Amino acid sequence: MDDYGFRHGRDRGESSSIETQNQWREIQDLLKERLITQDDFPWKLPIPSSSGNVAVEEGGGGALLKYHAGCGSLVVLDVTTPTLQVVYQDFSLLTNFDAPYIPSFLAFREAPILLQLLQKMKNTGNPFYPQLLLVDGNGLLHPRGFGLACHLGVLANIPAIGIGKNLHHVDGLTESGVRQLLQAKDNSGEDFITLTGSSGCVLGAAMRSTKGSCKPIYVSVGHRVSLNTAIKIVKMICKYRVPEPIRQADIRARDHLQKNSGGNDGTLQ
DNA sequence: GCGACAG
DNA sequence: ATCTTGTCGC
Repeated sequence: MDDYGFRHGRDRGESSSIETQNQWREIQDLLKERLITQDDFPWKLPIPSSSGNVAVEEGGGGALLKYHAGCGSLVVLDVTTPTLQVVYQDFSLLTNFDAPYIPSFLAFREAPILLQLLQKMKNTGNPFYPQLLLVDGNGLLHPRGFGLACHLGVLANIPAIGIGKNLHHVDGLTESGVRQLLQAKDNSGEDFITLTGSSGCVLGAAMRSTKGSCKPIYVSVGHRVSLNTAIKIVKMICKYRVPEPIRQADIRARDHLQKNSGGNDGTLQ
């Protein structure tokens, strides 16, 4: 269990001090030095144009999330199967010790529990240990360019893609701006637009993952996967608006939480 | 000062 | 993110 050299800033009612946030910022900057934003993985992408064969070698994809201040979930899908079969799932019910959610510091609430779920697979030599993470949260699309997807990717050393279901207003990006750009590209064949901040940095892409959906999802680089590759992969695993690994992790976390609502220390007095 | 702020 | 009933549509 890896410490980050800080204590969760929750002693009393005071949730997070300026001190804590400064420490968190330092950690993000430090970990960012290990970030890789280009393709760097051993497996091969399918080539949709030349062959109808859609497979990632030995395929495994993962998704992670936390839900309702109570349940972290890790679900692995086999992307070599057309139906994207779930081949592994695990959950972790949280006690009351978790850090609060503070915008741009999501990783400090969610990463520890998710890394623990991954570590458990690794320790037991599980054959379904994921080759790629789809993370419920942004990667580079983040005020300091180091969101949850980067955080998890670097610390677990697994290629990672960040998925946001809502826009994090960063570097001048606005939803109305995104809408306009998407509409402008509406008939040009592509279903995504690249998001460039006011600073000129490419932060990610807004993408209509389903034909009918007008509300986009936000794809950004997590670790060891370029934005172009990330977009291709996400397109392959969207049965609905939310990419299937994340959707399954969400659904199954709800289910697990509901079935375990009575067995713990939820003592009502 | 005000609003905005992934999950 | 969560709390919530119905409702409209494929």
